[in-house]
Amino acid sequence: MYSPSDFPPFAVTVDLVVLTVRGDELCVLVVRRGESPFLGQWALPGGFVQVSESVDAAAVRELREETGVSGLHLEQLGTYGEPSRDPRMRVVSVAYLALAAGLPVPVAGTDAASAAFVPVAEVSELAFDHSRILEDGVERARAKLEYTPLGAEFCPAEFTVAELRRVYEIVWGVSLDPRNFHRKVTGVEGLLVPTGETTSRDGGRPAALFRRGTAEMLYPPLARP
Amino acid sequence: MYSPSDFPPFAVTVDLVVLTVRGDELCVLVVRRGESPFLGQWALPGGFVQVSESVDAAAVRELREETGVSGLHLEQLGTYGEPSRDPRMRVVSVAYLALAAGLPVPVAGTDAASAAFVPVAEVSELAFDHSRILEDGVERARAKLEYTPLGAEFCPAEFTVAELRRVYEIVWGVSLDPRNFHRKVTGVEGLLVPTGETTSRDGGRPAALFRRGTAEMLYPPLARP
DNA sequence: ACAATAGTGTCTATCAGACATTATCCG
DNA sequence: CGGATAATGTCTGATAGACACTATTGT
Repeated sequence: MYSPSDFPPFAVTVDLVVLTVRGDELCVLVVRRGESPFLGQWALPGGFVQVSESVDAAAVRELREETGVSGLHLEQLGTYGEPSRDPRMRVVSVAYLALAAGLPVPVAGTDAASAAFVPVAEVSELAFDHSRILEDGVERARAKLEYTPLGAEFCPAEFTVAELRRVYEIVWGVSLDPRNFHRKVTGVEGLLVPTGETTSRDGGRPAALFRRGTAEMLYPPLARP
Repeated sequence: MYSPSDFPPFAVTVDLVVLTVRGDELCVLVVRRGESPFLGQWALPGGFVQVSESVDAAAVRELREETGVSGLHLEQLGTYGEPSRDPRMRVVSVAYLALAAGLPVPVAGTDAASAAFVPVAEVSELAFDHSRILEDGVERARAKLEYTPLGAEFCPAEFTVAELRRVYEIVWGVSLDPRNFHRKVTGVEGLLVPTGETTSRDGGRPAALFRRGTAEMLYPPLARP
């Protein structure tokens, strides 16, 4: 144990599933690969973990490098370690899920020829096993909306109940009753903090603005129909 | 990218949180370390991933080597990658959760001086960051009992409703109403398959025996009180 | 005034928890 | 028979979904 010859050499990378709601669609950040393998193909952003940093820290760093944003919600999604997932060498990748609102148009980084937010529904084949990772990320996001306040991560700092409802409808792909949604979401302790302000940016009667509360979990959860 | 000098050398290991219900307690499989570091201290079973096998396959292999059992439920728990987690070198560990019923008394493997099932409540400090991994594993198991049929994994192939209820009570650390539990659990589609047999091993009126059904998810979930 | 959206209220079927009763074994 | 546990039934307060109504803006 622990002598260099005793363990096989691995590379460890992080891959990011950065989701956002743009227009009426759930979108994911993808980059066009500037190097082999899969040159020119779309892939999830990511990169190698450095020796001195933790895997979690590598995810934070890569997210900042790819989006220029920090402070987003970031959680581990899973680890993908099939020997054949990278044709060149043995790479184990730890995938992370990030939820974002109103990100600036992504800038191409050093490793990627270009970057873009693409609707999840229109994403075709990604490089490596990234299609699988994306599937897992989307399913995780859908599940987490039920029992965590993560839906608010897709909203600007101040948002209306209707905007939050749109997020749920888009991510879940269903339509929700505005009245029942309003009742449930305002009934959960610690989810929404009223700012006292209103906005009429959506037309009609002005809607109250809220900020995210401090709740980490939703009791009761918002059931997916 | 992809030349050996470009990426730092990592070792990748798997660690196993093997839970079982013995007597009236939730127990975890731990091994006493036969090598440095943490020589002589309790740790979770695990080992290095081989070059030719997937990370998931390594977990299955280690589980078989440590318990002599295969076919158990096994799921990825998370990946632990702090640079300081192993004092000797950079090790990234992928943790797995396994749930078992009626395992034979564990046999010491090649890497471990001894192995034992220890009540989770009595586990003190484990080697590396294994205490943290164990915490995460127990919490995952508790959460999964709510919406998956995993409770049955702690039971023998044929079991009574009362035995399943004991599992929930022990893992959750609460007491449940036998009547309501019976009503709920028999009402979930695909959870229990009656064998037609009965047993009186618990005394009193004989109880119907059930086998696990094919359901992957519980609708509705069994709420933790 | 009218269109559009926000917010509140009501009704009802269903469900979860509390608890009583009957059933079937063993000694 | 009495003790013990299984299985089913009843009651009640809470909840989720369906839907009606009122409120407040812009044009």
